[in-house]
Amino acid sequence: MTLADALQEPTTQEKILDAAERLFADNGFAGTSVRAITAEAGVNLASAHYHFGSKEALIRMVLSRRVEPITQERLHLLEACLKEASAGLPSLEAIVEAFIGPAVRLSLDPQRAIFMRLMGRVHSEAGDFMPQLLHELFSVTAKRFHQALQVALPGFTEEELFWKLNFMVGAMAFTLAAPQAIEKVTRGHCDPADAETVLKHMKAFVTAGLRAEVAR
Amino acid sequence: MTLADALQEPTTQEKILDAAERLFADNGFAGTSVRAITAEAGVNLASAHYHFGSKEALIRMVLSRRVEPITQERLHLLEACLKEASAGLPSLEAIVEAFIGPAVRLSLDPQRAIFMRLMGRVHSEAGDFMPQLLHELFSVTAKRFHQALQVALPGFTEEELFWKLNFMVGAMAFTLAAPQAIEKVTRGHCDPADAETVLKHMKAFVTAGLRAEVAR
DNA sequence: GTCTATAACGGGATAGAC
DNA sequence: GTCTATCCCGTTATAGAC
Repeated sequence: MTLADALQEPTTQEKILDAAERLFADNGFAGTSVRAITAEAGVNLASAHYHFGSKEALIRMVLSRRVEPITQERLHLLEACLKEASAGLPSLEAIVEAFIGPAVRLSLDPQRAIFMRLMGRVHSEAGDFMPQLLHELFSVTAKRFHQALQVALPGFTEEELFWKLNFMVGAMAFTLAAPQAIEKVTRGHCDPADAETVLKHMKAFVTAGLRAEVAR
Repeated sequence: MTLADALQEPTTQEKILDAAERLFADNGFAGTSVRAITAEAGVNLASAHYHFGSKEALIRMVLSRRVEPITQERLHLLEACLKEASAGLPSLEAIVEAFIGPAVRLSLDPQRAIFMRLMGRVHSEAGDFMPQLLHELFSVTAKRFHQALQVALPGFTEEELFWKLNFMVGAMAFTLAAPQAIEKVTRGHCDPADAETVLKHMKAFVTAGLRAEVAR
């Protein structure tokens, strides 16, 4: 991208994607109409169909645009901490950081904070009308981190590690999905916009849960 | 309810509530139309509006019908384990069991298993068009369990315990919301319909997370 | 209480002029 | 690429016969 590009008005596609991201995060996928998106973006209704073809294709674009960089960052961090510990066991803290950090830290950029909410929603809602989309977006990530946990936590069965991974994702997704609810319920005791504090508490909880012995 | 009642055809209201529960669990609230509900229930479209007045009122009924018994059971179990430990500290395991058990165990009854999925969805989706409904349904439960954690886990601040409670709810809600995704991702390694096994893993993870020290 | 019929509206998608 | 206009369908909700 040239400097001139960076200073230009966003393209129609970008305006639509940004507006869709905001509205999907606020109202869900089924709860957001293409008309509302184009109105929010200040563009014509027909342009959304011209550029994306259908609402479903638009949803896929909105998600993959942001998920793919997160996936790359997660896998890169994971590989780094596995390589660093080539001799002994990799640090569980580093694995957790590699998974949770890239997603939660997006909230530092207020523009990207919108997508943080959407990330949580994806995990809980996208299964509705696109069961396979979730799989496409996250199956590689899930597989790699499951393998990493097998290395870092020897002595647990595959099943045990699947459950642990699942609970980690749940704790993260729920927190990302409804920051306003957290602020309300805790009456201001917790600030979900403070990414480093969120990470501190989440990592403490999750690493302990991952290490927990399971009755057999 | 008399024996005769139990053997009778369900009433129109019950048929609508049961169908709505199934479809809401599968497709979400915004993704489910009243027409689809009445078709599934085998009743007339207008009867839903006659009996419930509006879609929103129907949603409230579907949720409160099942959440209230769960809330009662949770609070009853919580009170029991606080009373039992009136001398020393209450058992953290018992508090976790009181929170998670009533929700997860519903899956033993296959009819109620539908609602288990809906429970997960409530936590992640109901905030959309009814921000206050979540509060009405769960604020008392959240408050009581937060208080119980303050007793059982002295040494943690209010904020720390709010985060821990939040992660516990997230791990549970995510697991309840998408059992079919769990089965798919783990390629059969995990069976989300086996409530006791789910509980075993979830309790191990959550109790360890609750006890985890947090950096300050 | 239950039905048919329909109002009133918003949804996704598209044709066709520019 | 962008607009207007429109098709066609599904939506919530209600009116009114039975």
